Amino acid sequence: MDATRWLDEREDRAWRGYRRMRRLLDLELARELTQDAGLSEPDYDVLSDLSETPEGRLRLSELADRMLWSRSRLSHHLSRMQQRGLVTREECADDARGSIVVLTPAGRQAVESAAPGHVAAVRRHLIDLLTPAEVDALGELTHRVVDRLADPGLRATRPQPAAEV
Amino acid sequence: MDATRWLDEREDRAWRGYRRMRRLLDLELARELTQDAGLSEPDYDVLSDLSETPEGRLRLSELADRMLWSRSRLSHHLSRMQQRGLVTREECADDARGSIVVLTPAGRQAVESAAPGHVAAVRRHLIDLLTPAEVDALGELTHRVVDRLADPGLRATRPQPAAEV
DNA sequence: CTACGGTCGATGACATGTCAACAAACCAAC
DNA sequence: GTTGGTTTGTTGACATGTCATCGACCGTAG
Repeated sequence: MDATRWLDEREDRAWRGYRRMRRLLDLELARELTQDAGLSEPDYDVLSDLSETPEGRLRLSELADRMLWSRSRLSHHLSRMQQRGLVTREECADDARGSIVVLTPAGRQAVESAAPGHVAAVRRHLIDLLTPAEVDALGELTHRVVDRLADPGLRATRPQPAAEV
Repeated sequence: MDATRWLDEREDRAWRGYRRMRRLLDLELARELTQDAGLSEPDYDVLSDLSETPEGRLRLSELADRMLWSRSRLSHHLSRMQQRGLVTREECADDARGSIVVLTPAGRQAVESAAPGHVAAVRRHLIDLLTPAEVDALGELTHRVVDRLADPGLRATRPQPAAEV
């Protein structure tokens, strides 16, 4: 019974624009990051999140949650980064299962020298192309969408197959 | 000389929000697509672009350009989709190097039955959460960014290592 | 204490994406 | 028409991401 509500012209423009921007921005930022700093975007994200903590150390699961990565993916990626000397793993004192990811001096060096260029690229290709009002709107709108997606309770009305108490 | 212009609070909010939305939206859309239609996002994109042409056929390179994929990636992906009977390859009449990607009946069937659910998901998780003004703003802003990135000429002032010519 | 269900992180098998190299075919200049 | 440089699509090697599974460990209920 449901005649699909397709996207009208404006909605379509927004959706296509979003996807295209997503792709192009990614390619360009990754390209510059590799060229200028020898890091991939995932590398940078790991290092960046780590460096935001005072000690440069985070529980693996905590880091995974922040990054919205699976523990498995993070574990694999850390192994590679460990090979390159960017991070180390230490045992967790209060939970013997746990593992703590630690930024090495080389790792900190790597983010710190990559960061200015990366921020500049983000500005050049995105932020500085927007009006202040657009920046605010983008912040507002993305957070609204994120809050919905992050909270399974709010995840809203999708035709349910069946009710369960 | 260049004290890095870090992102201020609002800019940071927008940038983080964007990346978080990007990730969560992707996960959720991919999840629903797989569950409801047995297709990955890349699968859907290929089929969708093909189905937008009258004949459901496109030159491989043309398709790759539209999708912003490398020919290599597309070629690999098509081989897998071909295995599953979603597309076929045909020889190109006017260019013997060329290869034409053709939507099979099963392929068309797959997109057509996946599309309504997918559009609904896009609405539920993004479009319908925005005001009409926000939809317009998003369309406007993304296209501005895309135009810059797509046109190497406009790609603007990055500190050049040296002048040529 | 110990038994049990859950969490943590690592791992291997596999799916997917990237990159460089290649053969074939095109095309423009001679 | 032949040469030389370019474009096209495929391929294999490799990097990365996903998924299921596992052993180790945690916490709690009995």
